[in-house]
Amino acid sequence: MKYNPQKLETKWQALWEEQGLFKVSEDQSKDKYYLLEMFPYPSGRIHMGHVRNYTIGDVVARYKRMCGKNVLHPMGWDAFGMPAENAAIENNTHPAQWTHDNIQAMKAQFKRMGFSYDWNREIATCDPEYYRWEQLIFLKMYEKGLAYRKRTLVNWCEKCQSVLANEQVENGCCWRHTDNEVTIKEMDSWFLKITAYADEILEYCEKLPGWPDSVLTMQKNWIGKSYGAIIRFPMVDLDEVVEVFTTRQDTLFGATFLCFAPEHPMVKEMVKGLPQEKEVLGFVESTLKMDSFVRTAEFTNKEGVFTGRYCVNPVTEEKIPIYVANFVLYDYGTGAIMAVPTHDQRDFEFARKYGLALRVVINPPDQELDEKTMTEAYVDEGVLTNSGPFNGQRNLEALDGIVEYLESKGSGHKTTNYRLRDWGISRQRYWGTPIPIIYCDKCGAVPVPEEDLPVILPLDLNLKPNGGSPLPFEASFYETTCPRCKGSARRETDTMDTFVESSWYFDRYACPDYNEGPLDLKKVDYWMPVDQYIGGIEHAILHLLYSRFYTRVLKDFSYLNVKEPFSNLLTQGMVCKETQRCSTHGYLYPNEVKGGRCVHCHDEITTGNSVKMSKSKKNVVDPQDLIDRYGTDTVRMFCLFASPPEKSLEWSDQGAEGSYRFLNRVWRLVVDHIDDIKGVPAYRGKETISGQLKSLYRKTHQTIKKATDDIDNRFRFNTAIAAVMELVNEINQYLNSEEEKDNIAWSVIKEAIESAVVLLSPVVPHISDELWHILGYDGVLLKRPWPCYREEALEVEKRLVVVQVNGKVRSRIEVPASYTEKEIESGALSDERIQRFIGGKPLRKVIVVKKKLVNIVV
RNA sequence: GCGAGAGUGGCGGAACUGGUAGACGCGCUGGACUUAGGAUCCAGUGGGAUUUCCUGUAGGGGUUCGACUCCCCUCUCUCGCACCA
Repeated sequence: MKYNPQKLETKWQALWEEQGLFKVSEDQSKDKYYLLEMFPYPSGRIHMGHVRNYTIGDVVARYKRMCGKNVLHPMGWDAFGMPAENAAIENNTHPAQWTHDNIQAMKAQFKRMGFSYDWNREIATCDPEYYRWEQLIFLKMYEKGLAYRKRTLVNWCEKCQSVLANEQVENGCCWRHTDNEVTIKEMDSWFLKITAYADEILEYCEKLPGWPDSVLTMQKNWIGKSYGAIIRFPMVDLDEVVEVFTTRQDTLFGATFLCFAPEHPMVKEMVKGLPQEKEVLGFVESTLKMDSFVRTAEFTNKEGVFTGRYCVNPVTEEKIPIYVANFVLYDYGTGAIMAVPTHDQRDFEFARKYGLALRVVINPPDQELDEKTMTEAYVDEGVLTNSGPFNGQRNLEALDGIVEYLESKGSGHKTTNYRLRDWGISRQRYWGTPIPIIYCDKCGAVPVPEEDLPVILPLDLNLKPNGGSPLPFEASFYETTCPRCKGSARRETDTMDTFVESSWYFDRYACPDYNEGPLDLKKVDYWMPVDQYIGGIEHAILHLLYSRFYTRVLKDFSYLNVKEPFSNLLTQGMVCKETQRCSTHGYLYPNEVKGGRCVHCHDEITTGNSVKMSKSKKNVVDPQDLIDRYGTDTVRMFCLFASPPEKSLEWSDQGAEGSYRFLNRVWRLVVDHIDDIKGVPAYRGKETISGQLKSLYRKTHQTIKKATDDIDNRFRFNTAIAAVMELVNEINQYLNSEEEKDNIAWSVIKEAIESAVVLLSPVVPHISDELWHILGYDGVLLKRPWPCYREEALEVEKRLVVVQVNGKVRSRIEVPASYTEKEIESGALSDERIQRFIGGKPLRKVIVVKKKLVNIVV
C-alpha cells in the first residue's frame, strides 16, 4: 500500500464534513477555548504567508479540542478595500459578485488545507446585518460624543482619488503615481474618541500577562502619556491667545519666541494683511510637501519664517516673536510650542540661525552658563536662575510650583498629554460600512433614524476607472430627505475604515444570527474574552489597540461584560519574500517574471529587499503548486517545521521534500509492520523490559512530554515535530537491530508508533486519521484525548555528566543516577583524562551542577 | 528619524530559567541495493590543523568558574509609524 496523499485527503475532508466535526459546540460543561485567527484575505489569492498563519491557528484549535476544550475557531474577514475595487474593474465583474466568488474560492482552499474553520459562522463585513449593528453602535457613540466630525488636512492624490498616509508619500509624490504631486486638501472627517479611553487602555497594559511584552511596550509608547502644562500666551495687537503644551514649564522664563506648526489654522489668520503674508504662506506650502518624518528628523535643517506677530510671555511679560517652523507637529500637543533655545537643542539651532534672543534659566550644579558663549543647549538637570520667584530651586522640583503660579494668574494649567490621536474613520472608498449620517442645509448633520438602518451600499452603480469611490456620483445613493424637517438632504458618502469592522467581529462570531441587537449578551458572555488570539505582528499597534478601545465602548453600552477582548495573544512573524518590479508594469507576481525579465514588455526587472508577502507588492507564492505535488499534510507540516511562529521567515520551499519523505517513513512504519503489531495490545508499562527496548519505551514518553510542552506552553511546533522525528528514527533503529522481537517487544513498538501518530495529528490530520484507521481503530483522532506521559517511564539508571576544566569540556563520564554531588565530584576528579588536564595543579574551586556538569577550576 | 524585534554551518533552524553550541530537517560527500534512473537504506558532514588539539553564535568591549543567552557600544535586516488593511 503506497502513501497517496491526494486520495486520502479528499476522503477524510469529506468524512469530517459529513460528521459535522467543525460545527461549534456550546456544551458549557467543557472549558471554553475561543480561538480566532486574523484576516483571511478574500482577494482570490491565498498565499504561503496566509497558509502559515491559518495553519498555526488550526493546529492550536485541534490540539485544544483533543485536550477537552470547547473550541470556537472562526476567522475574521479582511476588508474589501481598494484591492476589491481594482480587481472588480480589471475583471469587469461587480464587486459584490467578485467578493462572493472569492469567498467561495477561499472556502474551498481552506477545506483543501484541512482547516477546522467553523463554516456556519462566517460573517462577511459586507453583510447588511453587520452594517446595521455597526451603524447602530456608531450612532450611539455619536449621541455620547464619542464620534465627532472635524475639519482636517490630508495628503491627496488626484490619480488615486484617495488620501495617502505619510509613508505613502515619496518625495512629495504618490507611491503609486511617482509622477503625481500630492496635494494638501481640507476635508471633513469623522473621528472616534479613542483618547477618552487612553488612560484605561494604558492602565490595563499591566493587566495583560498573556500578551507579549513587545506589543504592550509598543502600545504604551504609542499612547505616549506625558504630564505637563498648557500655557497661555496673549497676542500683541490681536484679541487672541496662543496655547502651548509643554512638559518643561520649568524653562518658561527662558522662552524667548514661539513656533507654530505650518498646518496650524491660526497661522493664516494672523498673517492676513501683513507684509510677511506671502512669504509665510509660501513656506507653509513647501513644508507641507515634505514627509512628516523627514521634516522632523534630527538631520533635517531647522527652518522657519517670522510671521510678523508677537505675543507676551506671561511670566516675564516680554514681547516675543512668533515663527512658523518645520519641526513643529500639528498633531502633538496644541500644534504650537514655546521655544527655549538655551535648554532645547532644536530651539538652540533655530535661535542661532535666525539670530533670536537666548536666556539661561538652568545652571548645572558646578558652573554658570553664559548664553553668549554656549555652543549647544543644556538639557540636563540643574538649578533655576533668571526665573523670578523660583530662583535657586532645583528645576524638577519647581515643575508643580510653576504650574500653580500660572494657575493663580490665569495663564495656564496642569495637564496630561497623549501622543495618541483620535481615530479618523472616514474613508473615500466604496467598500466599507456607510456612515449613517444625513446632511441637511437647515438641520445640519442628522443621524439616520434607527428604523431606517442599515444604510447599505448600492449594488447597481458605475465604478470609477481610477479606483476612487463612486458613491459621491450616485444620486440614487446620496439623494435623500432630512429625517427631521423632511426637506431634501444629502447622505454622507464616506464609508468607515474597515478597522472598525475588525474591532468587534470576534464578538459577533459568538452570535452571528442574533437579530435583536448587535450582540447576544448571554452567548458573548460565555465565549468572551478570546482565550487565544493569533495574528501578525504588523497589527501590534493599530488593530489590537482599536479592538481594545472598541471593547470598552461596547462594555459601556452594556453589549458586553468584558473590558479586554484578548486574554492571550500570539503575534506570529511575517512570511517574507523579495519583491520584483518592472519600470513600466510596477510590481510583478513571480509568474510574470521569466529569466529576470518582465513577461509583458521584456524589460529587465529590479529585485527589491525581502519584505512581508502582500497583495500590493505581489511578492506572493501560491501554495497550490506544493499541494498538488505533495498534498496538504506535507505543506502544513513544512510551514510549521520551517521556523517558530513568532519569527519572521524568508520563504523558500527547499526542504518541503524532507517533510514529504518523513510522512512516507511514518506511513511505511505502520503499513509494513501492521501484521506484527495488530495482534498485540499497546504496552502499558506492566511487563518488565530492559536494554534497547526500555530506552525505546522511555523515548516514547519523553516525546509525549516534550511535544505537549512545546505546543501547549510555547507554540513551538517546529521542535514538537522534531521530537516526533527523533522518536520515529529510534523506532526504525530498533526495528533494524539484531534484537529478537517477541510479543512484549511488539507491544512496546506499537505504543511508540501509535503515540507518534496521535502526536502528529493536529499538524497532519489527514494521514494521521488514515493511519489510525489502518491500525484498526474507528473514528477520528480529533475526538480522542491527547496522550499523557507516564512519569515512571522517564526514569533513568545512568546519567552522562560533562566534566570541564577551567570552563572547557575535557571529558564526559557516566554515573549512576543515584549518585550524590560528592560522588559525582570524586568520579570526575578520578577520571584519567581530567587528571591529565589538571596536571598536578592545585584545585581552586569545583562547581557541580545538579546531575549535569562538573567544572574544575585550577 | 522614532518605537518594537531579530542576527547561530552551504540553507531553515535547536540549545526552555547562564552549564556538552549546531538537536531535527534540507543540501552535499561516500557506500549498499538496482540493467539503469528514481525510490529506499547505511555512514560522514561548522572551520582549521590532523590524532583527541586550536577555533567558532553579526563586530568590538565587559560581568562570570562558565556567555548564543546578562550589560555597554557599533553594524545589518524585518515590522509599525495613524488613509494599504
